[in-house]
Amino acid sequence: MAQSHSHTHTHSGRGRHATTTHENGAVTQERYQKLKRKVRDMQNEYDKLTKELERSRKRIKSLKKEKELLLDRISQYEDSDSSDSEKSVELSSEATSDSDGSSAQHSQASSVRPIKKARGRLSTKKLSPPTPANNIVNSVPITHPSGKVPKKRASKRPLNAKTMKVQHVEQDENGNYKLPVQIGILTVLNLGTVVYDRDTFHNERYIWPVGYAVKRAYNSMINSKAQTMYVCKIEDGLENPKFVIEAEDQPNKPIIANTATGAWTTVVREANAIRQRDHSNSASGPDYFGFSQATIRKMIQDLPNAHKCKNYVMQNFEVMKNRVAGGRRRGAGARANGNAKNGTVESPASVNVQSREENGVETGSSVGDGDVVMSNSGEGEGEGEVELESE
DNA sequence: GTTGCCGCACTAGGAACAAC
DNA sequence: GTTGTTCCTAGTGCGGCAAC
Repeated sequence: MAQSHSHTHTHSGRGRHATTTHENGAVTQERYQKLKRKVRDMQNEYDKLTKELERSRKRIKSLKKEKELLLDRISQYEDSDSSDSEKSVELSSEATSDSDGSSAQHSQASSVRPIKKARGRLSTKKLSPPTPANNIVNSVPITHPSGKVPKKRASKRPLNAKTMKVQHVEQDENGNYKLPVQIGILTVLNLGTVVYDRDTFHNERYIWPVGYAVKRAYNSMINSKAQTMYVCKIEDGLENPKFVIEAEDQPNKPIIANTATGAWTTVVREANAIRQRDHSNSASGPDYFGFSQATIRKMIQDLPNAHKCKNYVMQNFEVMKNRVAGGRRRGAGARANGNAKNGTVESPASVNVQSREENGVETGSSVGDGDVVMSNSGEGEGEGEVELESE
């Protein structure tokens, strides 16, 4: 049946075939022209939209600047309300003289503190917006020796100005936190003991309790393709705290430094060196040690004698509802490999799991043994090294 | 129920600042 | 100039919500 049909078709259709081909050719040609036109139109539209986007971006930028300037002015006037008349004159004169809308206002007031050597931000990077909180020192515009206007970095935020949200951590009947506990990418193994009678064991921002210990994953210093677990500890160095980092794959080579940053910079430098990466080796010690984590700060602040640390500024914390926070699901190493931005690095699955657990869905039990975090992918004990899926 | 958008929380990396 | 600290930005995923 099919055979006869096809036969008939070929046979009878021969004469027509040429015309059909011809017509088909014309149709194809026509369609091709149509598509070509369409592509051209789309290209034009794309160009138009791109330009529009660019314009909008510029507009947003200028509006942002304008907003910052206005906020700045507002805070200056607010300040002037509470200051003496002399300052008011200073401020108003500044306000009137500041006509270029640049960042010239981000400078230090001689009346508040002596003007230090200008260290203007000269990069092309966006200047940090002045916030009402940091505007206390902004009043007299100064010009950078190079002729450029120095971009003044926002002064430190008041430590207790903001209530920080923290995740709920289970406590026992005595009010002690149940450890180990997963906080972010860190596992808190021990909170240690507050040393309140020595000033070097705390500052206004952080308390460094002796015995404090956390565990986290980071790039190995000896295996360029692996991550390993690092235990960060604080030990009593008598005069000052000693920050100790022990890599699980180098248990006999602890890194000891007088600061958290110093210790972590060593790790980052070595981890980068073995990967032959020459980008910055800077590391934020407090971040890596977990001191910038609000939950950990709260836990330390809740330790006995923490309130006796005279330089430490007590901070306000608020326990979050059981919201499963988002956040980066990638381990430190993924980012540190520099590929996170282009998405070529798969996060270690374990880190994802850890984060899910950490995020309030189930904190207490799942992290009960402290190893659970990095031991996903079915390797209960051997979580020391986490192979990256791609490098 | 699915999809898409938006806001939030969080992180690593790096820039800027401060102290020496 | 170096080292350490703090802050900012970009990137990411999830929950909430509305629209379909």
